[in-house]
Amino acid sequence: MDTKTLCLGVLTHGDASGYEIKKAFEDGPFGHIQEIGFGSIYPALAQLLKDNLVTVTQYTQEGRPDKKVYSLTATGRLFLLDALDEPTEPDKVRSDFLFRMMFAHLLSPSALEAMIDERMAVLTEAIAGLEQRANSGFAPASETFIDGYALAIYRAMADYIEENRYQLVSASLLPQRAVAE
Amino acid sequence: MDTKTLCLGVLTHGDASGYEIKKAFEDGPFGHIQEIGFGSIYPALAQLLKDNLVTVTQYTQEGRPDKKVYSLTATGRLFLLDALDEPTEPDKVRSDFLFRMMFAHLLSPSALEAMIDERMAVLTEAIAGLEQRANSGFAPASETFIDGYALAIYRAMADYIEENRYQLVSASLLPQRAVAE
DNA sequence: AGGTACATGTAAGCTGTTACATGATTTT
DNA sequence: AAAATCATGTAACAGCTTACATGTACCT
Repeated sequence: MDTKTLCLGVLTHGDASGYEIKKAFEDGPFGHIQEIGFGSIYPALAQLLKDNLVTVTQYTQEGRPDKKVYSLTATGRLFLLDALDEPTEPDKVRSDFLFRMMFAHLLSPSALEAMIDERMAVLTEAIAGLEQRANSGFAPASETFIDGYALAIYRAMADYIEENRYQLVSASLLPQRAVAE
Repeated sequence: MDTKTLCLGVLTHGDASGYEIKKAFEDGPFGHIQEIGFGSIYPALAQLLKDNLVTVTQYTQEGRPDKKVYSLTATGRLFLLDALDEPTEPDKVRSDFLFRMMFAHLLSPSALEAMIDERMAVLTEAIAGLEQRANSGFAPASETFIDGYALAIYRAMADYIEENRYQLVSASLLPQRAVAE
């Protein structure tokens, strides 16, 4: 999924500015799909406009820069539908955390513990946020589904780490073996 | 983690060629960390060699191109240790599948079912592979930990999808609402 | 007084992906 | 006979990230 398609997707949920699209990829259920920055969004939106897949309305604001609100066109909606019809690419993950865990035996126990604690804190916070959102108000089925999916994964991660961290920590207690090999 | 550090990491597990490093990111526990291709590995290895972080030994083979086997240098090992000491970046995910689920209401029920079935098949296969590996032979603690982590996540995904897919399918049965809005 | 939120955009640089180039051996 | 495995590398291209550029308003 390139940035253009991602923007089109957010716009099916209602008109939005570039700034608001960015927020959608931080807070809401789009946040679990992938990250994007302004440096990708603004050029993508300009391209979509040129291709007539979106239209724009500019709002003048007091004490703030103008706001450009984009709307899907009929062509844009069809373009998205076509993109959705293409074969689904496998999920891609990039885990700096797992990479570090791969080298538990090269790390000091305290450094390792700190990394794991930090990860647990992040997970616990994410879980709390999702639980709160689940219990507050109604959302479309797709959003509920995706939040629930993310919650299930975060819980599985946290539970697994909590139950198995001792394995890594005991491996880290014997760093001389790794060096000797 | 850039490709250079990733390669250095694999080399702590033993000397390897570019081809073998690629395999490590396909099959073994490195496969859960991230993907890399030859187009990234070979230039990275050349750079590491220039920086004296690895050394190379060339083996002539019959009926095959020469094999270049790389080894970590002491400097290379220190470089990796320093990289491991830097702040851990948050995991990055890119899920084409979740993006599609976000638009369940724009999809036909049959297309949606097909996507979910395909995803379940991938997950089931991955789970079977990991279960088999878990029951065969001994591996270092870090590898067992990471395979177990991946297994826990895949199971959580599969269970969640199986239990909640009806939510999405019923949303997809009413596509006229989405169009009307 | 400083940080965060609002708001858009450009340009350079870095990274990574894809395609190309080559070729023997083994498995299906 | 075709496909996969082994094996390395380059070049072009596409994409994304980071830094730069600008400025108000609100909250602490």
